[in-house]
Amino acid sequence: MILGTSNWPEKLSVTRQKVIKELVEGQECATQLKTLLHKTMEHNGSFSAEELVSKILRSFTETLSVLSCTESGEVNSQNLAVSHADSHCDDPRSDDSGESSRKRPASKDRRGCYRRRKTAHTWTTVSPKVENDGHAWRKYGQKEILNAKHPRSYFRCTRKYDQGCRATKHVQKMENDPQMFQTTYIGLHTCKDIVKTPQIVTETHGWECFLAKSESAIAVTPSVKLEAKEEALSDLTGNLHSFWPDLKDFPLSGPIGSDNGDVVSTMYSCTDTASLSLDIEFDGDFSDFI
DNA sequence: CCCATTTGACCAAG
DNA sequence: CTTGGTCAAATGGG
Repeated sequence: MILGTSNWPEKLSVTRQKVIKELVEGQECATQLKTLLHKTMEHNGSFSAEELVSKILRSFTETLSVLSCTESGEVNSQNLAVSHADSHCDDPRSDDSGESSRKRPASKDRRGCYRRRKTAHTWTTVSPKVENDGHAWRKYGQKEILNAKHPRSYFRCTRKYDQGCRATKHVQKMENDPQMFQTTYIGLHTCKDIVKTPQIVTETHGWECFLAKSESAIAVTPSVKLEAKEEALSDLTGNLHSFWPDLKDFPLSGPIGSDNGDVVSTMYSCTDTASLSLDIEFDGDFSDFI
């Protein structure tokens, strides 16, 4: 799995780090177990085992969240700096001195133009179809992955440029079960633009939103105070803190038997690395101030 | 004409 | 070096 567990805030005590590490490991194992159970379940139709694992997973998730919150929550920094780098490189070298490279125009030199995101908040779902989570996604790439039979597709939020939403996801068909797709979400939606799909809020849908929001509650980290060149996040952050405590009431082990045949259950593995501070890139930008 | 996808090159990180 | 992630020109569909 792609559950990055590095880069915890250094303020976490060693003990806490160890606890979290163990929890994350257990969470990963439970997630995999649930995936296994899900497959056998399709044949014999018993749900209790999977529900049990769902509860285990929820326990892991909530415990991790509590641990993370009690540490970083005390600081309560409101400024989630959004440092999306869609301010494209201002083309500092405007040397249009002919001699374009064969492949691309010379003016489109992308060196230093984009910055790979460090470990952001990610969570993974495994679902029978590419689910509609209410956000508009736009594909921006596809890549063959080593030791994977199927390519991986990369999506970003459609609101990346008009609202600076940095949420991305990638989707990959699972090789042992082509009906299933593993979707990894990276980052939060900061856009307010939810595609209005007046469908019934399925548990799957709701839980996903929940994870997205609750993780942003954890995401608040002690402010590495660099000047955010973009405006900070709006009211979103504040509201979510009040959203978080309700998690325990959420019915995760949802609707598994509710519908005919086509099970809509979705596995979630929330890997909250609580390392949003790493999202704030400042290397290179300081060159302007030295 | 506009917008989304495709696709190969480019880039960062290990 | 290899590999996964991103960019953007080309392409295609409305």
